[in-house]
Amino acid sequence: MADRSAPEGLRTLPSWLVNQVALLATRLVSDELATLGMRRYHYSLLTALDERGPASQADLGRRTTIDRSDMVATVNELVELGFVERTADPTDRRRNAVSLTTAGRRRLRQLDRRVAAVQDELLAPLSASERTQLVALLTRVIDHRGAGS
Amino acid sequence: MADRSAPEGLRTLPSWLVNQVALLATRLVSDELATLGMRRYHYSLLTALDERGPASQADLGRRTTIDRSDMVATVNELVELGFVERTADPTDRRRNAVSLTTAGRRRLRQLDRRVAAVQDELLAPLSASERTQLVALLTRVIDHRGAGS
DNA sequence: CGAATTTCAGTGGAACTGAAATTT
DNA sequence: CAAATTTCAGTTACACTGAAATTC
Repeated sequence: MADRSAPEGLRTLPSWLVNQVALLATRLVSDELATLGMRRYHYSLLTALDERGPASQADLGRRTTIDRSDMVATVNELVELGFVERTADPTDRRRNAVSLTTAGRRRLRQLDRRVAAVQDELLAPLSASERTQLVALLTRVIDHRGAGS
Repeated sequence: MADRSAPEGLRTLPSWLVNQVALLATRLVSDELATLGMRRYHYSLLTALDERGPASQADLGRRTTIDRSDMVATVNELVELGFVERTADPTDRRRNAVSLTTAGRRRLRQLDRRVAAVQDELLAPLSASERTQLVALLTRVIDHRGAGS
């Protein structure tokens, strides 16, 4: 029975820790989404469209931190699945106007429920106020870069 | 001037948040290590060896969560760089005994300093006690899986 | 003109799988 | 025999770059 626990030098290193948690979170979410044949980029994109309405691919990329290049493929896939539409933007012919279909909105509701359940599983060891704390701390780390720095 | 901020549905989603922070952390650490021609797996492995002494590759994999397959390549690279040695384990001929060289120990000290500086940069927006809190919360999430469940 | 958008082609680190060969 | 270890050969999602074509 070999020692399975990580060395202190890693266990206490914030960048390593946050990566391990992210890895766990990604596994849980990806596995759940995979049961419906979807990936995380799909979920992010559907969420962005649902909340803020139709947008260009460049704009969606800024909102979701999905690269312009991956955005092309992601929209392609969601169009193929019938969850979004890609139409020409009449006011700016460089842009595509990407919008949710009814099926897309319905699928998103379904995903929301499942993803929420996964969050609960991920954060099972934490109390409600600890979860809030964790989210607040992570948010401050993210907001610092992007706004400031 | 397009909207750069992520939708609430993502901004408040723990799995998304922790992934964004991990992404930032990875960029900072990787960029720093890259200035010395090294990657995160190298640092993890050197740390594990320094703290707990020589070990087989399988054992090192368990300690660092590096896959057995990637471990082969990682050890190869560190041997090539002169930072670790791979010798046959006399007590079990299936195993390699991987150990730190003097140069490896010296390099690790150098990396430790730089990686510590990066943690400070990553957690700049948080106070000392908030950093401790964050580490504690993340640790509990990690420890839950692996020990329990 | 410069700047923005979309698209394509490709890279790279990380995480992972399956299977073979060896040894315990 | 089953189990563990090392190694090789591959895959996948994700993050990212460079460059072309188009349009503002």
